[in-house]
Amino acid sequence: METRELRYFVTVAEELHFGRAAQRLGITQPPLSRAIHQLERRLGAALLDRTSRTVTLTEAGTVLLAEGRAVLEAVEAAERRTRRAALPPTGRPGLVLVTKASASRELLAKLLDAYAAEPAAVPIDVTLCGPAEQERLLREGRADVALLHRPFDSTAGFHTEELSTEGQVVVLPAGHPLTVRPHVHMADVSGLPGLPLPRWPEPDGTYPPGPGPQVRDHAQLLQLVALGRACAVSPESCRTQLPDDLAAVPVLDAPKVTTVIAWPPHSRSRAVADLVRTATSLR
Amino acid sequence: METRELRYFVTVAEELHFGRAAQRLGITQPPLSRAIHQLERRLGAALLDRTSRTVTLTEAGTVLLAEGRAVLEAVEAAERRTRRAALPPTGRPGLVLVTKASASRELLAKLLDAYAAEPAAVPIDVTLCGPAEQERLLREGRADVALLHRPFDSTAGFHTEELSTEGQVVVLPAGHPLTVRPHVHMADVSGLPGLPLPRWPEPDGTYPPGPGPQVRDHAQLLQLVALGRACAVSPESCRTQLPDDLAAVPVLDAPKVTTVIAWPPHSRSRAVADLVRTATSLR
DNA sequence: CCGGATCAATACCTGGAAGGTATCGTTGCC
DNA sequence: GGCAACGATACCTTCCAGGTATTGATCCGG
Repeated sequence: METRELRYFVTVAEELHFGRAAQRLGITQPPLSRAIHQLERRLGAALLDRTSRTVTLTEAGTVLLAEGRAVLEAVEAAERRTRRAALPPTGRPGLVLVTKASASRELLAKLLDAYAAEPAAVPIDVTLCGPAEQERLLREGRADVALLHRPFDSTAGFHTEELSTEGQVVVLPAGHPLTVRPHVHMADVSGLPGLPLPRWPEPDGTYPPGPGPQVRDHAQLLQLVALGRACAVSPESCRTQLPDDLAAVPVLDAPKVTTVIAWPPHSRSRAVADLVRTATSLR
Repeated sequence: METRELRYFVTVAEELHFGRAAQRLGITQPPLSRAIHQLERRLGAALLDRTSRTVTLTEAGTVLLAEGRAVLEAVEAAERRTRRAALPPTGRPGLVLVTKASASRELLAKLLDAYAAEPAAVPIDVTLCGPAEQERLLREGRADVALLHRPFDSTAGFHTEELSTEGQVVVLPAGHPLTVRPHVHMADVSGLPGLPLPRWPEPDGTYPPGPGPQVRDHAQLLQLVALGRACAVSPESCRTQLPDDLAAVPVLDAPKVTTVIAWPPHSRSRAVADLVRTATSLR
């Protein structure tokens, strides 16, 4: 299977219309029909059910659509990573690390310091972004390593090493009645009047329905908490970054949060390997 | 990048010799040279350093070798999964599940029973194989789901859900002095005279150096323990399958073993999704 | 029920690229 | 210094990707 055939098939499968697919691909319809036929013949499998009016995916076509998208993504990532590896060493970031703005600064600082002391250390670019972004950057080959937080972030498809585990706290406006308690439970915070838990975007960018404000990043969230419009359940390491007008109380039965260092499989370069080793030896 | 170009490059990178690579590819050397040049031109990156005597990989070439292999594997898996999805439903296994022969029969039986009760259940083929095999089958698209054991098996690159966690026991010949103890520690069993811990093969099929017999599967291992040539540290669920001539003693400080259900990303079919849901609801 | 519109398939042609053969230029080595 | 090994280059041929024109089937409005 050539990537060209896969691109053709994925496009047709997405459009379910040969004419539009051909237009998107910048070719005409007849060669596209032929290419799909040839692909079906070679696979020995019907991928599309076509009448002269409608096109639908067969079971096999559904499988190939998912697989094909993954392959095409992998090809693009391969190109990008290869190109980046070829840039002249001067000016090229040795490694790109992505993490959330809300991640523990302490852990990150310790990691960067320890790695910088390595004999073969290369410069590290740190990119801060939201959770959905991280995964995408890593998958697309624009970043080399990420610090992710289980169970919130999906680590599917990556190699990971656990770095640390911590409990969670609920972040409240200073002076809130709950802040005098030494600790609380999820039941205490899930239905606070006037202080709903916020909604985070799904991987596809949409928000789940429900009450609670929509937030994109941690700064927005803290702002909302300070304004008394929401409360937040966050890893306890965020306490060191809280302004005076916010308070945090441990939530005993909140799921533990594990910070992991993640990197794409198959691309464990010397630098990534060194960084991962440094990270795990910090533990 | 076309998969043909990737196949060419990966072959040359493996052989580090255009002539041999061309032979392996079933073409002649000149088109191969040209194809690699064209790939380099399009990527804007030198992949190989060639003198008229030697060929070596550049940094970018090393990256593309790793990435390219992954892409080619993904393409092959995509073909296989598509072909399997196209087989006539009769006779085709709905799902192929791989697990180790040593895995808990209880858990597996419960899972299969519970899934069979689902309204949309499809027949399940169970394949038993060694740990290294499992990963390969799943990655190559010959299997749909696997029961893996962390931290022994690598779950990198797969989606997983945790099913159960258990401690480990040391398996000894019946009558061994340690068998009278209610529990032991790793230190007690790591240096038992005449009963070394066995060596398992690495993913590449080689064995790490050291004392202890080489084993490929659990049956071999139990045989060796029964013969008094080794002892084994195994998940405690194996106790239900022990013959009379073997005894097991809990090892308090052995790492906990987590059984996870794993499946390849991007191919979460209806049947796999159902099975995973069934598995997690058993918990 | 008919004619037009829509859309995939087919027929046929052309240019370019993939692959082959022959040869050259460089380099290591006896 | 001459030979052998090996990648690059030159040149040719074949085949296939892609284009244009057309057919054939289906839906729809009148």
